[in-house]
Amino acid sequence: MAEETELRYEPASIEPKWQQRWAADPTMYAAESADCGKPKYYVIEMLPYPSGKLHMGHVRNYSIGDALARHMWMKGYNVLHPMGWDSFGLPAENAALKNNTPPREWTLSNIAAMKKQMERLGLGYDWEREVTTCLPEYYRWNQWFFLRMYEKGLVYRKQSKVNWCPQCATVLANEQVVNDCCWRHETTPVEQRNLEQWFYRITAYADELLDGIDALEGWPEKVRTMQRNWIGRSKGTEVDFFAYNDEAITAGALKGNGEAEQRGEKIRVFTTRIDTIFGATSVQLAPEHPIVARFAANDAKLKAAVEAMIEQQKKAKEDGDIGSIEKEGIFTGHYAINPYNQTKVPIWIANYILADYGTGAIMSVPAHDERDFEFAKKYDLPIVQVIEPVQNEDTTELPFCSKEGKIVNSDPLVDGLTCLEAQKKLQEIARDKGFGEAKTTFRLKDWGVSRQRYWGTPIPMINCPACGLVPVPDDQLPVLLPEQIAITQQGGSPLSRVPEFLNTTCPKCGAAAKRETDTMDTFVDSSWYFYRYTDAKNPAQPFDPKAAQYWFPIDQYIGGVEHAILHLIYSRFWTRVMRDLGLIVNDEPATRLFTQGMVLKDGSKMSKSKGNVVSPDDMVASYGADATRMYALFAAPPDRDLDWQEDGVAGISRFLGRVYRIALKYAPAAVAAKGTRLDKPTGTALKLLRKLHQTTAKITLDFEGRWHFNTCVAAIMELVNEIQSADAELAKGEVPQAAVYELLHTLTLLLAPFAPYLAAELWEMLGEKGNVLRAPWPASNAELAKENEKELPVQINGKLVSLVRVAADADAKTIEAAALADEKVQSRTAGKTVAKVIVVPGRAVNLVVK
RNA sequence: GCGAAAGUGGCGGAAUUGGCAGACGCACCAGACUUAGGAUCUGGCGGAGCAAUCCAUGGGGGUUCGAGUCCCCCCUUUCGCACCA
Repeated sequence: MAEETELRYEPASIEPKWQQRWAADPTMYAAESADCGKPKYYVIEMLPYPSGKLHMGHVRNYSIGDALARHMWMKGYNVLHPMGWDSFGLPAENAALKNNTPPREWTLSNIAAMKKQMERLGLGYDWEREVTTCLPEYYRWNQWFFLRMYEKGLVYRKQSKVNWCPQCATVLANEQVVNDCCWRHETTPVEQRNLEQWFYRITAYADELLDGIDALEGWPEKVRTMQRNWIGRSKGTEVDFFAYNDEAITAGALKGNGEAEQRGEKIRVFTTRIDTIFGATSVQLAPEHPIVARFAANDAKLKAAVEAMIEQQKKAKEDGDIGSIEKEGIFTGHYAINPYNQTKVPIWIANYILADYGTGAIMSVPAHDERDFEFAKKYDLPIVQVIEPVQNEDTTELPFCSKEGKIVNSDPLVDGLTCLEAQKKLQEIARDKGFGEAKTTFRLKDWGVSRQRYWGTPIPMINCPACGLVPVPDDQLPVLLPEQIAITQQGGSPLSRVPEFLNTTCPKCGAAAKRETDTMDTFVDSSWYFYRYTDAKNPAQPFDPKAAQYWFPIDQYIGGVEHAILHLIYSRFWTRVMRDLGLIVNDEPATRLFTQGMVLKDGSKMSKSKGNVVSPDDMVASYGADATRMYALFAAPPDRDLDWQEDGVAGISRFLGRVYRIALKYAPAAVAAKGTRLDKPTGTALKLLRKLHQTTAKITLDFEGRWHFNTCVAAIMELVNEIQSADAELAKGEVPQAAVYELLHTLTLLLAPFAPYLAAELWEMLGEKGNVLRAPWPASNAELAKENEKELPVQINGKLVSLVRVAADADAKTIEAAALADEKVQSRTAGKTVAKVIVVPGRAVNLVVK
């Protein structure tokens, strides 16, 4: 009885003991200096928002990163593995409203709580480099970057329509609008408002951000595709049509190109298929196109129809089914002149034309565009074919949208040319005559960063009645966020209601002036935090360029795929800005990116409303941190979704208990054999050591690329099962102690990345004083790992019939002979002809029998 | 609609190059030790059949000596994009 109690694996006593010892050693997970002589390895997990509690997604994310970091430490790398807090943002203000707690206090106490959870989980972070984005030591550099970008023309201000979430009472970036609803309030439609906003000119880097994706070979293809789509580069041409009303044309007012320019009202269209312009049979305008309002000014009927269409578009956007609504159009009664041939075409307003893409106007070529074709059919507009498909084209039916063809029926200048040749030619003409130009359009918009919120980085600008907008001088940074302010639900920027903050003097002329009261989007904070880790306490610069140059790029970045566009595009943008400021030399922030799958419960995302949230604290309390972490790695490959099953965690806990008891039983005697070597193991010792070296090889290989930690854990279980099944021999002392020692020693090392607490405990049992993290990762002896005999499957006509035991390196002849000699094979082939024998040495034998 | 990933026992998953389908774990069943068991140990565990055997990786075809794996068609699920001119 007493003995049994003693043998019980109790993480609740083992783990806190080690946690305390580790806390006493701040160098435990500290990165070393650049001249330490080791190769560097920079691995981070995406920093969390300090909501107050870790969720299982965090646990999974950090278990993956921590296992990798630990493995790299053991491999002898100088590892940088830091953690921080993305700690500005709306929830702090909401909490302030709800509980009357100041945002700063609420945030900092959440951070303290979550840090405790991380420490309890045994995650190995270099806390000396902790970055907390809501502290002035950090956000002053957001302001500093803002000013540098302002100087370079990468920050500008414009009156613009912005996405407004009535729930958040603030502006959202395009990236924060999901299905035309707020990304935090998925059922709240986003409204449009006109406000003066600050923008980062990310489009200045649009080409580079897009082209750079090709080089990101260590990033998931999925993320690369999403970024390509998001940037959405489209190369085409803009040309001006000229609007007339019908009377002007019939009255002969139109005499030629020159006159058209004088008289017409310009309608600029964007097209990727300027080669089809002679097939344009109408011009289509978005209902919100500015010229539409002028057409409708004296036409009440048109005005009503347009307003209805705008309403319809808006609703479709909100419902997320813009893209599938029935095409509808309104004829304006006006006509436009094709600038190339002076052809008169009707101007329509159409519900499938978007005001905020391109110029909000298109030329409609029904013969060569699906949508235009559909529209023309419905409204009986002419369809003029101007491209003749090449011979081998599969379908020649209209609409013919491929570029594989020759221009016909157009103009002597382009007839007979290929589409691409014609495009080039027509662009030249437009440029020479001044009615158009080649143009590249992006879906990516400039990054609106103004937020009418309190808990964010104050924008370092001052509005002086005399001097206008004046940047805050560097020596007045940081512009501190006032701490004691009343958070209310009134609209507008909370800072505008804080006179001490609002009122200041102009840095230029000294007159009374007012501060900018908007704060920055929190995505600013996370765009460069990982650079700060390299020199987290620098009071004079965002970071020392030398430190960043040593550590960057990040070798492995790990996080959720939900950040594939927002955070990861902004980070790539910011990296380029910093490069152009001369702070860093890398173009991209991270060489490799890994996106882990979600943690589910009963097949669906954990959420309070579903009541299926599993708390990491409960798991750790019941089964320990090691079991919780190891289960997170064991239950599924890291890139796939994982369904959390508590019974599974219990299983891991039982497994760890088995390991613990084996060590308790056999370590004391084995320690005596420490340092001795077993030269030629035989029997059970050979069998166990062979399995040990196979396991080592498998796990080492997986860390190098595949990352199937679920099978790594399974392999360790197989090894332990094999040790367990040799229990009788071990108990009788039939296995040499040197072999037992090697088994336990290496097993401990293999466990170290996955179960750090138990590994530390076993390490101590084995008489080791130092930290297991500093012990070298075990090498697999290939000679020992190799099987000398193998059981090969014998098939007859592809069906498994028997197994034959042969030497592992047996040649084809030997294997064939063994297979033919096999009893089962003989009885199956009796009286039949063996037509063919296929031998794959080391793999299989197949007899073709007739 | 377009694109990507996935579909394997009761469940999570394994099979890295075309070569023993179901490793490992959970659940379940039986046994041992027990006053007791949410402890531990031993054994069993895809389906059908007493058995020899047969059937089985979403469905249907194909390539191959041999297919979960390669090719074609279809179905389902998840994700991304979606009138972007």
